[in-house]
Amino acid sequence: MKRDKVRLSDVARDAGVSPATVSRAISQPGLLSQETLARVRLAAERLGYRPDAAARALASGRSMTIGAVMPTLDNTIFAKALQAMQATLAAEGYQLLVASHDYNRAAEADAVRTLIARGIDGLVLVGAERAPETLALLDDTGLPVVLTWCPASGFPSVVVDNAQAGALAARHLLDLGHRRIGIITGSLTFNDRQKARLAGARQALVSAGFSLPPSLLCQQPTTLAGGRMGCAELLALAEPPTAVIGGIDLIAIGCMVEAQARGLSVPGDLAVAGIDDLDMSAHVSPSLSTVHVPTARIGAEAAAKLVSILRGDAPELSTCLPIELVVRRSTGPRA
Amino acid sequence: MKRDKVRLSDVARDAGVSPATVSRAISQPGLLSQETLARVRLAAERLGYRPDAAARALASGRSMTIGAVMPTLDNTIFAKALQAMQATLAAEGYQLLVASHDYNRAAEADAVRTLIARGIDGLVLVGAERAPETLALLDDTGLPVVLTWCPASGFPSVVVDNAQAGALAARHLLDLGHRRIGIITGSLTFNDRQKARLAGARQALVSAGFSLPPSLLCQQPTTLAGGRMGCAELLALAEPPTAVIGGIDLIAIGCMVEAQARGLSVPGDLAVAGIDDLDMSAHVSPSLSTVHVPTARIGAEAAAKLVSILRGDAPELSTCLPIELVVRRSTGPRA
DNA sequence: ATCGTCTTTGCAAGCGCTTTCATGACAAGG
DNA sequence: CCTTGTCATGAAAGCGCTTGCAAAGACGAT
Repeated sequence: MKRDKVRLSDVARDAGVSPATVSRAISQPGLLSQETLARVRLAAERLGYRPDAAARALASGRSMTIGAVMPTLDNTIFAKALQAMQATLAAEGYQLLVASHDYNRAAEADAVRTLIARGIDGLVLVGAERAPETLALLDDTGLPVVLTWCPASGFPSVVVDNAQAGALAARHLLDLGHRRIGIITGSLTFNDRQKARLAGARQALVSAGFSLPPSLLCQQPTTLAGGRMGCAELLALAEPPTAVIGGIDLIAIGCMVEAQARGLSVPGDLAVAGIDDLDMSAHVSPSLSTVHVPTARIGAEAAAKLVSILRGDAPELSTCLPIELVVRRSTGPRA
Repeated sequence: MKRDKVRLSDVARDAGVSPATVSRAISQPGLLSQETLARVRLAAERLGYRPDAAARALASGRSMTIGAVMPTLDNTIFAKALQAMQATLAAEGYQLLVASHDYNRAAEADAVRTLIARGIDGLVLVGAERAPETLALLDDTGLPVVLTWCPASGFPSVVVDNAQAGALAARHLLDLGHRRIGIITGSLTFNDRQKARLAGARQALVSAGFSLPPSLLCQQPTTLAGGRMGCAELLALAEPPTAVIGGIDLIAIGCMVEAQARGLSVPGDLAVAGIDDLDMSAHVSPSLSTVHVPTARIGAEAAAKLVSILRGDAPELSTCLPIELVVRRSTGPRA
């Protein structure tokens, strides 16, 4: 029952106006008289007219499509950010084209190239680290870009202070009297968020007159399993930590699971803190103390900033969203 | 440093050939002589030529873009399926345009409309349930569609037998001697996967000569918190179940968390089984018995099927992927 | 030498829409 | 009554690429 394609000119003929007028009815209805507008709309409706995006893009030079390249979709924080972006963009008539690179610089470069070839009007990227090739490509095309999570000079960005997040978690544990604090960081490969969090936590320890001995730091995949392995590693030490910071909540939760599976009590025998504040973090047992990161808001504001740039406004270059320590039950004073 | 746009004709001039030849060099290199091809490629390379997707789409009638409308991105099973689709499509030169509807029929209809307007060549949808409006639109445009997770007559699909999944979980618990089996299903709203799983589980109980009293069935959000609430509800019964099936793993895990938080042992006091087999399910404590669903494969095969339809092949209409009970530590014999 | 068959390349007509510029109508200002 | 300006609309030139068709060689076979 596939009707023949209805074109702009068909609508024009049916409404008794020129194609130009129909085009205006769609994109700049304000320019037309009420009467004409109504007539055109009626005709379009009746014929079931659906504009051809490719033709519009070609003729206008704008595709009304925004690209987003995330490290992975399989992480609720990026999924949430994406949903928020989507919603914000949709309200402005933009579509979101999503790609992911699985923490691989070259894959990111590839994704960016592909998206650009697809004809996007703007791009959202995560983090500041970038292959030089990607930078060159962006520079070359002059494509509007907004960075998220971590700022980089020269790019508009919507970020949080990841170092501060690490510091908040560390100080919280220090305040509770912990002195041997272990850190399970997510893989640092092409992940400046984890790097910054680690650096912030370490700095907080140093500032307080302590340190982070290499044995108390371990690097694991950013998964629950990673958290368990990291925990096992730390607990196997001659002098295990009394508290652990997970580079992301999922790791922290894995750490709790492992500790509990070994018969330790959390926070009694081991205090555990995370960073991110996933939905599930409030619902694990014990509930996870963590640093809240406004994930969805990052997405929404990044999208908004991009749209505003595309509109020709000059929004402030970098927006830094507030983060906040959320104390729950997984942390307590040193035994 | 934004160079002027390089067009096909610029490359043609530089290489001393006609635009048609350059076009062929890109899309049908086999038609050209080695020598010409090399010359064109060199010129394209030197000038930094990047084809304009909109123009290609307009001229060729194909956008090389596939749409996918998922219930949500914030669920690892859909994220995985999407990643797999992406990978498969990328290998064939297609891009993936993603949208989500948050379990809302109207939002799905909207997403489909938007994607179609954007000019996709094919569409992947989840589940069989659909607003009539969406069906009409698909019929009207004649767009190739592949369904996932649940089949519907008239559409190619890549699915699993969700009823069987529910039945496998139920039979497993029956085999262990459980008789009072509770079910925490995810919301059934616009979610035929959950409906089928529930129906399958119920059917298995009935076939075995038992039943599912209304009090032992509860419906909760498909989150960890939902699992906890459902568990609390079931445990508050005068005669609580000795085993529980979670409609998805996340619910089952939440159920375990709640049971353990109340001092019950799993599986000693309460056996818990899920359906999906998330990565994390093997790593919670105790590890979750569940029904493995090949999520990524669903995505990959759906993409492959769509591509094959677009190529003009006629692949078999419906592919049903095997599922399998995975027995771990969260289930055991009735106390 | 002639003809047919490939292979390789060019010509030119669009694909469906946007947008600049021009036009005509009409109201207000001098 | 003529000028000037404003508003609504139309004419037409593309946007950058693909592709059906045709032409031009190259090469064997006759």
